[in-house]
Amino acid sequence: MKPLTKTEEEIMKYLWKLESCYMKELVEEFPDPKPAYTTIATYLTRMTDKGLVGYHQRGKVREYFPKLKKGAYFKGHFNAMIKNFFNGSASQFASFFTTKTDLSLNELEELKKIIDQQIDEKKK
Amino acid sequence: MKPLTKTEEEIMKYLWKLESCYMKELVEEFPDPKPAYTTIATYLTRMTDKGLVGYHQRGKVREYFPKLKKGAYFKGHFNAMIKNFFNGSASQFASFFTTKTDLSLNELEELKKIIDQQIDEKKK
DNA sequence: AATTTATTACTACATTTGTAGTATATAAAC
DNA sequence: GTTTATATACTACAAATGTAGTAATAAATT
Repeated sequence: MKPLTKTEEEIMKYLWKLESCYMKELVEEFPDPKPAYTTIATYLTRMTDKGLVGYHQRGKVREYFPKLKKGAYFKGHFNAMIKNFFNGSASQFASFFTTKTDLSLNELEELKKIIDQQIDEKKK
Repeated sequence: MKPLTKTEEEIMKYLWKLESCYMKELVEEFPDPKPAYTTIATYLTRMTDKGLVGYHQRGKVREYFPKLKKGAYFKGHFNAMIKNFFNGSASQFASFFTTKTDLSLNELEELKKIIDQQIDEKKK
């Protein structure tokens, strides 16, 4: 799965957030200076063609929704990065991540909890 | 910092690995079917212009090296993603990461170790 | 009914990316 | 000294991306 471009990613971000929306709501998500209405329209068409976005026809108008799932996108995205830059080792990535991103003590504790849960899951 | 394109990222990957190299070595890193020599040359020129790559002139020839540091790239990259998709919460990302990337039990244990170290670091 | 707002289709164009050929110049190897 | 391998500069061109205008239409508002 090809990585999304900057604007595609931004649109997906809003679609994931809104879950489903009309064009106007989508445009409104953009911070000022907002792109032209037709710019978004162009993207929606292109992204629909690419299968990233779907819509339900509501009379004459469409309600758009993300077809690409957030989870799937990140899974693919990260796996690719891990493969490319951390020799396919997720833990090597994780190590990098924890040392480079300045997690707070709280966040670290929280993360540890999550990992413990995961470990329990695996052991079951 | 703009995200790298696919090929740019691939070139950076090899430069990070080799640390510094002549064009030939770089081309050799590419898996078959390798791109044309001149394709790489074009990229190196463009990436030099963008400040991603530097070189030492060795007589008539150049020894290229990455100017963008791997750590800096990922830090920026992840922070942007975390900001965009996980409401700026690194731990929310981490949670997503651990649940979505199918870490093995060993990897989880390893990761836990890393986090414990990090926690110790912080507490000091 | 006339006007404004929201939507979509279609077209357009500059910039960037992906890919590589040609031409030229050395350095190395024969 | 001539061929060959390596490197660089310059040029080229298709595809993708970023951005938006125009036209047509329908729905909502005045």
